Amino acid sequence: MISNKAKYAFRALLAIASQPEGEALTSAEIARTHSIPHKFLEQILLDLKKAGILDSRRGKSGGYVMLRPADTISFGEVLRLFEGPLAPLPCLSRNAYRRCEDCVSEATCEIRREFGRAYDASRQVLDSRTLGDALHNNPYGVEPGHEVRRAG
Amino acid sequence: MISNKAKYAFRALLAIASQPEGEALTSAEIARTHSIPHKFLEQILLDLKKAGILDSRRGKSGGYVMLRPADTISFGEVLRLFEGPLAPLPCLSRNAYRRCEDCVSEATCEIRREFGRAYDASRQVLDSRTLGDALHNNPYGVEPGHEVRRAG
DNA sequence: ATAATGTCTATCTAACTAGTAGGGATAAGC
DNA sequence: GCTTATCCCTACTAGTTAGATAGACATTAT
Repeated sequence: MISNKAKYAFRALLAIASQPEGEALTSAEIARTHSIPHKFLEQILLDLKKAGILDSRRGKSGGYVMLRPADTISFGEVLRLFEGPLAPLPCLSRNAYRRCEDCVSEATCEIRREFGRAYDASRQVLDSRTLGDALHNNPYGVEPGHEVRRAG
Repeated sequence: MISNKAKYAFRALLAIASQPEGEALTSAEIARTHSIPHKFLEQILLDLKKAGILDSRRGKSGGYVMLRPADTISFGEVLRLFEGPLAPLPCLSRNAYRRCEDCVSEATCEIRREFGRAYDASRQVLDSRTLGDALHNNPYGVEPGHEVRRAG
C-alpha cells in the first residue's frame, strides 16, 4: 500500500494540473475539496515545490501552479519522492543500490531474479505513465515508445 | 522494499525445497548458512507451517520439509503472508478491499486506474511465478497459460 | 535421562506514519 | 501602512510496525 502522503500528493497534483493555464490553486481549496488535513497537505505541497514539480505564489491570491507540464511527470517520479526507492530489494534499485549482506551471488540469486521481473513490470507502467496520461485517460500501450494513438 | 521477514522466508523456502525428497532441514542450519537470526527465523518458519506451506518434525533429527510442492507455491502467496495485501491502494485489493474515504467514483479515479495497471503488471509475475520456477530457472513467458517450454 | 529440536508468548527499541501546532514571511487590497 | 490571506518552516506527538531478543515449554531420538 502506498502512504496517505503519496496519495494526497497525487490528488493535489491532478487537481492543480487540471486548472486552466496560469490559474493558481490554494492549499486550503485542495484540502477542502479532497478532505485532506490542511496542514499536512501544506507539507506535501512544499515537498513538491522543493522537488521542482510545483511553483507557488505567496500572499493574498496566492496558490500553487505546475512548474513542469503534467505530461513530463511520471507516477514513478512522484511516488519515489514520497516513498523512497520503489525496488522490492535494495540490490534492484538503481538510485539506492545496496547489496544484501548475506548475498552470495547476485547473478544467481533466485529471489533477485524473480523480484526483478516483477519490478520491471511495475516500473514499465509507473515510469512511463504521466499525470497528463492519467488526466486525458490516454490508452496504455504495452510497448513504450510506440504511439498507440496520436492526436492530429 | 520487502521486509527482511519476507526475504528470510524466501531464502528458507528455497533452501528447504532444494533438499532431497523427505530430508528435513533444521532452523539452526538455515539460520547459519544464510546469516539469519535464529530465533527470528523460527517465528517465520512457524508462520509458514501454520499457513500449510511447510511441515515439521520435532525432537532430535527434526526439522522442516515442504508440505506442498514448490511449483504450487507462488511468490505472491508467500509475500502476502508476510506483507499483507500487495495492492498499492485498498480499493485495488481483492482480499482486503476498502474504499478510499474521500472517493468520489472508483470508475473514474485516475489514481486507481494507473496504479491498477502497475499492480496488474506486478501481479502477473508474482502470482504466476512459483518457488519451483525460481529453483529451475524456468523461462518467464509473458503470456500466462502459454507453455514456453515443456519437458517430455 | 539427556540433548536437540520445534512451539509459543512476551518484551524491547528504533523508525516510520499520519498527523497537529505554532508561528514567520510575503503579498494584495483597502 | 494595516490587515488578512496565503505560503514557508520547524518542532512535536501518538500510534504502529520492523526487526529482532528472550525464555520457557513440548516432543522425540538416542
